[in-house]
Amino acid sequence: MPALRFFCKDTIMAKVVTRFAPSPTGHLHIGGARTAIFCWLLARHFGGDYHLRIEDTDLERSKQEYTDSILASMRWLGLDWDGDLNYQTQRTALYNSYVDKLLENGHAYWCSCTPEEVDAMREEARAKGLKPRYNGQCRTRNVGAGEGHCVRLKAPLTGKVVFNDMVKGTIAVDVSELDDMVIRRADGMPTYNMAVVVDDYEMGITHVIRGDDHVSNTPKQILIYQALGLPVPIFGHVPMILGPDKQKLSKRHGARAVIEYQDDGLLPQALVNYLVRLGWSHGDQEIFTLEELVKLFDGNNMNASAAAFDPDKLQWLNAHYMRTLPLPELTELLLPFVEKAGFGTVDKALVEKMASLFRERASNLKELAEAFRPLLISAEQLSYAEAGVKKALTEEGRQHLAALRLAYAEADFGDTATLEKIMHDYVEQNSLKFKQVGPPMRVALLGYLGGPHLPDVMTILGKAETLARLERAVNL
RNA sequence: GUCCCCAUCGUCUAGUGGCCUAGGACAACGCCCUUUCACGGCGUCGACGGCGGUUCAAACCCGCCUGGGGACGCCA
Repeated sequence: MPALRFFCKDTIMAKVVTRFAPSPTGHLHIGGARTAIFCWLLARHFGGDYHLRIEDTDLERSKQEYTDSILASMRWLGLDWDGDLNYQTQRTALYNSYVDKLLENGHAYWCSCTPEEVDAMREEARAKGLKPRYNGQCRTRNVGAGEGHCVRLKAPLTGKVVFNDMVKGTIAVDVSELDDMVIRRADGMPTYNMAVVVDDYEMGITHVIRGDDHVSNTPKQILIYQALGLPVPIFGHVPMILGPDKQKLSKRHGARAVIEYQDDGLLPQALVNYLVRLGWSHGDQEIFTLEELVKLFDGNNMNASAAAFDPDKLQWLNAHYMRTLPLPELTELLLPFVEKAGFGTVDKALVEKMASLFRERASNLKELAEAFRPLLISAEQLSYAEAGVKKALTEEGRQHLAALRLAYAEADFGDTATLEKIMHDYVEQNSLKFKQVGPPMRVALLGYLGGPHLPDVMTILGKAETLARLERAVNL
């Protein structure tokens, strides 16, 4: 495992500029989200800039709605970006001006070979057990521009391309592994690697943090930088995120887009915390606020190996944030979920009260809203858990409920202590154990065994509803 | 096929030659707390892929093997 320290504060001279460059062909996925978070953190840690570039050159699959969705996820995660958005489709002329420079300085040449001919060359090489590559036959032919002609980079014939990756350490590739790649297609459009190099240079990017799958593009891009005489940025290739089964993340693994987690009631700080911790560490610390992350994340301690996504740990983190978030803040986030659960518009103060009672019993907003159900429906609508009925609503249990109903009919529901005292007095006066009356009360009031402190439940329910539920349970 | 990358408990990880009879967290299990559930506390289970080498000493360095992943486009 490489352990290169690039980012001692005093070694950074120029301003750090990072970028995240998604293709708007889908929603923001957790892998991309993690990359974006790393880029953002590095920039923020060093007081630099974080840019967004939309790589929309795949006209077929790119859609505005995806760009919008990605931006929405970015905002939800709290990743603000600097400057304007850059759209690659709007910069074709710029890319080609750099291709022209390469043509002029002799680092590129026109090629008239057809794709079929190139395929044949590759096939031939492959048959000999060699790396499939273009044989460079137009290198010296000077074919010039023309119909069907593309432009290729005149790559060096010998030597190695070496770079120090922030996460993987030194990576060296022999140029014989690379071929004279096309940098401008016959239709005049630049190719991906060309566009990326030009963009990263033009945007002043100092640190390119991206997915693992780009390591093999890096030497190619470095060749372009060198041919152009441009400074090469620092690269950091973060490994991919695997499914819980260690297989590539796919549909069958469930949620993969951050928007899905949002809809499921996750808190953004939980997702960010989880994702950062997946592939980066700071000793044994598990919980980090955004501020802490900004302070701590200096580009070191990123893990070079792929990590499996663990939904359980995410839920645990989320549950942690659910119970530590200031109550009013949690309530605000909860409101839409309460509405989505079909309870209509519920008074905010009531939601807050219920949230305080149930927050440590739920691990996400959706679950929490759902936990309110027994309190928001009427006695007749309440459904009972079979196990609870069997265990608690026995003949004896019902007798206690009937007796307590009488006592509560006289009670003042404005005072929680009174409501509690009634139960205890009843237990004492009849020489009972609390567990003889507690469980029946729970099932009668909530429909299941478990839940918050009974007097609190009764307070929320109110007198009429409490009595109705006791009545119904007695006669069930 | 060729090249590149990766390899510590089930999972995320700590670990940069002696502090390691390998630490933390999630999960699982058990106990405690408790008016139930949950929270919390305590504990149990559980890993350095294999083989060689370097060294007084290796999870850490080197080599080979094995296993996994990625890349080899006029896709991005």
